[in-house]
Amino acid sequence: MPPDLRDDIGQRKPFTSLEQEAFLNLLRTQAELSDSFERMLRPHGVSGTQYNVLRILRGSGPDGLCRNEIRDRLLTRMPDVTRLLDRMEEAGLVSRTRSSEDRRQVGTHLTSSGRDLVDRLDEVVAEEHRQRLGHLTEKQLKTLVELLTHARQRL
Amino acid sequence: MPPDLRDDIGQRKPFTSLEQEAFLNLLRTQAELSDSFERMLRPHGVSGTQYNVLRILRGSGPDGLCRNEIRDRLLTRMPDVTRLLDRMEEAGLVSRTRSSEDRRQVGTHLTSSGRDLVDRLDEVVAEEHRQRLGHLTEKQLKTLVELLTHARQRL
DNA sequence: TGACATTAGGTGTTATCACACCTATAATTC
DNA sequence: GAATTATAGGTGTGATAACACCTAATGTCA
Repeated sequence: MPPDLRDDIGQRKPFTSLEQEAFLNLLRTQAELSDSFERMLRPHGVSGTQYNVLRILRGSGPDGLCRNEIRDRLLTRMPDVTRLLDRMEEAGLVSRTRSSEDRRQVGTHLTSSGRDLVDRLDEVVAEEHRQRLGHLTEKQLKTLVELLTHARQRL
Repeated sequence: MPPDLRDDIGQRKPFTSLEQEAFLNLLRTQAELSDSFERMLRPHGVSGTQYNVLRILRGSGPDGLCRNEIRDRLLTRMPDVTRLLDRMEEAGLVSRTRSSEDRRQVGTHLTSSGRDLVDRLDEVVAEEHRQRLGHLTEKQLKTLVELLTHARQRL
C-alpha cells in the first residue's frame, strides 16, 4: 500500500473534502515531478519554462512567433515573457527580428544552437518521463489524462 | 467533448508519449488551479505557501513547530523557509520563541491573528475547491487521488 | 482626417526564490 | 573533556517572477 499524502506531509487530521484531497495531491505530485524535471534540465542550462519555449518555437515556422503567441502557448502563466526571451537571447538560444509589415511585432525564432539543444534534449526528456511515470500502465495514464482534462473544464 | 491540452496550447504535433502527455496535463491543470487559488487568497494578504504554513501550524500544538519541521511538511519544496516565516512574522501571523532546552531551536506558532485568518479562510477555501473541482464525481475524485498517489511512488 | 481605442512590446520596481555559505549550539567520539 | 561532527537557524547575493505602468504602431470611426 503506497503511503498517501497525509503520511507524506505528516498531517494528522483527515482532509476536509475529497476536492481538497485531490487538489493537494495534484500540487504535491506536480511539485515532485517538476523538481525532478528541473534538476534534469539544470546541467543543460535551461529552466523548465525555457525548455517549454524551445519546444513551442521548434513547432512553429522559420519566422517564429511573436511574444504574445508564445505567452498564450505556454503551459503555465508567465507575465514577463519579454525578459524570459531576453535571457534566452543572451544565452544564444533564440533571436528576434522586428516584422516589416507590422512594426509592432517582433518574431522570435530558434537559433541553430537553440534547435540543437532542444533536439538533443528529446532523448533525455523521454527518459525522464519513463523514469518518473513509466510504472503507470497505459490504461492508468489515459485515465489520468482524461481526469486532468476534465478537471480543467471549470473556469 | 472537452478540448484537450493540444487545442489549449495550440500544439499541432501529437504528444511523443503517453507519459509526456500525462506530465504536461498535470503541469497545466496544477497551474490553472493554483493560479485561481492564489487569486482567491490575494485579497486576504497571504500566498499559497503562507496559507500552507498557517494550516500546518494550526494542526500542531501550542509550542508550534521548528523551521525544519515546517519545511518538511510543506507541499512544495521551499529552500528559504526562514525568510518566508520572517515575512509572516512581520505580517503578524506567526511568532517565534527560542527553545530553552535546545537553544538552537526556534518554535514558530500562530498568533491569534494568524489563527483567526486561517479559520476564516476555511469557508472560502472550501468554496473555491467546490467551484473548481465540484463537477467531478466522487468516484472520479477518488480515482484521481489514487493515480496521483501512485504516480509519486517512483523516486 | 483627427481623436480615440486597441494591440504589441518593453521598462521600473519590489517581492520572492534559490543557492551557497556562515554561526551557534548540541551530540559524539577518541 | 577536547576535538570533531551534526544539526538548527540565519545571511549575502544574484536570478527570476509579479505587478503596474509606459511607448510605439496600427485600427476604427465619427
